Amino acid sequence: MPISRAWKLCPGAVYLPPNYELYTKVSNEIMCILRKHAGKFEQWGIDEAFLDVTPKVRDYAEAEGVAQQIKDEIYERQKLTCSIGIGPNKLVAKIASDHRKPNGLTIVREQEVEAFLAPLPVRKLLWVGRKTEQKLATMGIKTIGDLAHYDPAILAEGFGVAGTQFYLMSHGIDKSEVEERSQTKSVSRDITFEEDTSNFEFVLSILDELSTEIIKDIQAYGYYFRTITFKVRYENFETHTRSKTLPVITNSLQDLRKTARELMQYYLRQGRKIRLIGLRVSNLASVKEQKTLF
DNA sequence: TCTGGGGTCCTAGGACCC
DNA sequence: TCTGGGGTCCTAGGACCC
Repeated sequence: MPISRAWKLCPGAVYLPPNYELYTKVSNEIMCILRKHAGKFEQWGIDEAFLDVTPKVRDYAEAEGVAQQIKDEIYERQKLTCSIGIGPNKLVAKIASDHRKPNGLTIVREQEVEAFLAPLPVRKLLWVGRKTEQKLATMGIKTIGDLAHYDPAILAEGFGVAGTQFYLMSHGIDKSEVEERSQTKSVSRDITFEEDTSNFEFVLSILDELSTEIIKDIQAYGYYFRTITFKVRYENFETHTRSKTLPVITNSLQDLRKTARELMQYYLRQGRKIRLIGLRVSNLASVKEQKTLF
């Protein structure tokens, strides 16, 4: 629920600001616990992860034991509960983990997969978001079972490579590996103004702040960047981006500010009210790589 | 109900090179 | 002046994840 709506419904509630530093710290501590129990480990956002426990257990019963151990350890150390799903692949495990919340533990064995998936809405599948759900609905496909009985050729026609993927997923097939996320690909900051604004002096000062924050992160990680992307969202939610790739890598605040201002310049003429601006740097290189790139 | 902020990946078109 | 085919990089937009 957007905070604006909550405020209208319940003005007397206590509203606390988020504390991402704390969340990140706790997240890191929990990820360390998880990592110990995995063969291969893949963090998925701030509060989820995939663990390949194949090398550690002989069967599903032993996997359940590991899951229980993990839950106990997280509760002991952080006083937090979590939900775990166990399955033959990432797709099934993820859907299983969402199945019972909070504090759930769901096991889906190979032979149970299709029956488990069939009645669920397609939206539960990984990579099926709002848009895809709508498009599938126009084709009469609502549940994963519907999808499993559909002609894969027509799915491939309508959705390209993803269509084939959807069909395979509907049968519980997912060959993707649990893999360590290698390097960060981009660093960004977005800000939505409290009120839509066309005061460009103000927007410019915020842009400079975003630049400063990004550079702080970039330098802390020891990264360099080449590409800078500016994003604007107008009051009607129309969103545009403009990017520029520099000829050489950099980590300097001046470079970022200057380029960000140039990119924003393009949107200033139009005199429209702005709801959000964002800034992103990508095409990252770390300190070690940097020497070879020069 | 008008919708926050940090990310990743994919696609399509165009520039440029050989 | 018009024209091939293969490849890479850049840009803009969109869908998806948490």
